[in-house]
Amino acid sequence: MVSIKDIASACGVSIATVSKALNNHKDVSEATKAMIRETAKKLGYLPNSQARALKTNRTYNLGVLFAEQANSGLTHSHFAAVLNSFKNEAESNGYDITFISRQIGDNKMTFYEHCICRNVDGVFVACVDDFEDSEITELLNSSVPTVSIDNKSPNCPAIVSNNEFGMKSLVEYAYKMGHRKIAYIYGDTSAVTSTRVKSYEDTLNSLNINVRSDYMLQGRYHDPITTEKLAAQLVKLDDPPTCIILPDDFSAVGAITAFEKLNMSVPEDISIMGYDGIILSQFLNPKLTTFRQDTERIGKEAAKQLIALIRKEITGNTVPVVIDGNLEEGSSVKKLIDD
Amino acid sequence: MVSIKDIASACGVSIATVSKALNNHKDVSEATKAMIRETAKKLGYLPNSQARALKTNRTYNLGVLFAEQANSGLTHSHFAAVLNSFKNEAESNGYDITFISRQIGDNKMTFYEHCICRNVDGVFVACVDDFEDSEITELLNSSVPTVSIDNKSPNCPAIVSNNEFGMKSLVEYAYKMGHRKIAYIYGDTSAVTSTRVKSYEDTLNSLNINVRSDYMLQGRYHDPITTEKLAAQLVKLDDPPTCIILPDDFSAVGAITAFEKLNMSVPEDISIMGYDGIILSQFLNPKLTTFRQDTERIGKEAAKQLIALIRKEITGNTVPVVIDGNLEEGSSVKKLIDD
DNA sequence: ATAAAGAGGTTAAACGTTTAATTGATTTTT
DNA sequence: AAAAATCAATTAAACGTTTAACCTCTTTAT
Repeated sequence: MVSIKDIASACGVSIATVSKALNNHKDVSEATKAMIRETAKKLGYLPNSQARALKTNRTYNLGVLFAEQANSGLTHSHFAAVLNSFKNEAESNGYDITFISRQIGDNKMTFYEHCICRNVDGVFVACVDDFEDSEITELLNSSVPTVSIDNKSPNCPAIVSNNEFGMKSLVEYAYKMGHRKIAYIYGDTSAVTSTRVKSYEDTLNSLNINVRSDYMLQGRYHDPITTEKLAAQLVKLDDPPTCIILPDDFSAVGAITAFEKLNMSVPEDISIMGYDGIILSQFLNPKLTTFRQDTERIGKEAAKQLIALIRKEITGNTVPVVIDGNLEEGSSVKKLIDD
Repeated sequence: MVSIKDIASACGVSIATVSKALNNHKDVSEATKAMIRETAKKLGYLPNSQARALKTNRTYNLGVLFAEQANSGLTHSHFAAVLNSFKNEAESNGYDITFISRQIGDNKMTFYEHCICRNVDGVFVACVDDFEDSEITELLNSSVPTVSIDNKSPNCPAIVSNNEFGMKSLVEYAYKMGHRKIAYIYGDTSAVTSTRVKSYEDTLNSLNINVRSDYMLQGRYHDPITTEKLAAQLVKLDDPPTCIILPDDFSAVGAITAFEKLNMSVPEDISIMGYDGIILSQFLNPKLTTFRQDTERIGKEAAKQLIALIRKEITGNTVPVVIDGNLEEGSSVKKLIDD
């Protein structure tokens, strides 16, 4: 490969001059700059990002962390959409994206160590099962600039989808449609889940509906199988709910399966609602009523915050950026009253 | 950050010894190795991948190219699944994955230049609109180890989904169900498309059915809107087809929309088939009959081939690795005859 | 006329590694 | 006992950049 050295000898100047010319420093004459740039182009020069990074400690590379058991993060519609938006914003700012794993070559390491090794300028914690995991906290508490979504941690800007509003919207919609027995199968233990659960309870209270513990079941995100079991369990109660809120849209598939097996139809016999607003939700039968998260803005905002943090335009102690979403009305909720 | 130098002084040896010890060379005594490894751990040493790459010309980093107009590659279920599988295989071999863009910092560049700049060990051309694009050919013809899917190029191993078999399976299935008027809305011009078109024609011929040009319309992949128009056009023919093969599953959504607007129902009034076998296809109403591509194997095989190419265990002039798929029977094709 | 400032360079060190060449001590071979 | 081989370490150069410090020559200010 042609290096700065080749340009220097071709032009009869020192390598320092070449470097400065290519980086457009002021202490090189315009004439020299022009000549250097021209021969650089002619020789097909391309800067070596490793060498540059070694000196400058800037890689223009952002780490992305998808840490979930199943190793299938990219196939989750919701996270894929967030990542796609993040990627677009990052790239148009000159940053590349590298996935953070637990290994480089033959060296096994933690996520944090991986970031240090690769010298990423910052990292986007995009999708993790468990924010309490020691490898995740090691990273979040480190000096590596980090943003996460749906989790606030000291010194890390956070992008949070408005889960309080989302759940409120769903519950109120069900109420408006005449439902009073509204159950909720919630997902894995996490900040998101507690926010949604709290909002579910608060909203019910504000509507003067008793919160019933038999209507609240812990399930799992993105897991139709688990959801199927729990949904079946709910409708078999002596006093079953008329509407069930599911952990997410993909899990809703499980609920539908459960009801099919029980010969119940949605929304005639039972109403359901999802969460996320992934593409799939619009094509379920019936079309799923769900709360659509604005993945486009979540990803974009995450990139913006991370880049600002790297540039030290902001500190990590900002208040979380809240991204609203909207209720997507389908036909999976039956109208029980006339107005 | 703690470097090899710090370990050297802590241990009272030269940096060369440290380097050799950590890389497990034979000319360092076991005792010294043990001591060095221990203090390395104690000091929290982490190798600097840039510095190492600068010397060794190995980055353990693979580029991934998603080059499509819409910049939405990650949200295509099919490609997301392939990438996810590629990523898992690559990572378990110690390779990181970085997306190839057209920019690093403020420097704009071509995809090829990006690869050189970043010094990726190889690149996976995962999703491109147009293999004839000059930036793509520049990359494919370069010395950068490259594998692509669904496109054979000299010196690059290729992973190809068995499109011939896939289309044959679909057409023969329709035939078996009694259809004789089988139309095909095919996707953007590409090797994949021509293979499928040829197989469509060959299979019809082998079944003694005339290939009709009015039953063959060029559409676009992953584009329900375009498909919607073309599907409507087909059923309005004087002698309309009874079954339509669509470019892919996602586009099938467009066809369904078109027929709804025309008050036609699938499969009663018109039969349809998709291609890909994405998750969505199973939840369309009715469940879509489609040819499922084995994304898991495609991605994994791509990673294996690329790594083998990098290690020079194979050359780029191998015959394409063909990955079979299977017909996924739904209920979107009406049975026209009794057997 | 002389000092100060500025313009346009060069030199050399540094970033953190790897590795070829070398050295000195110990062991083996003959 | 000398020569050869082996072992375990060191020295120094190199990878391709950036950048602080320095130098020389003009230009400007006094």
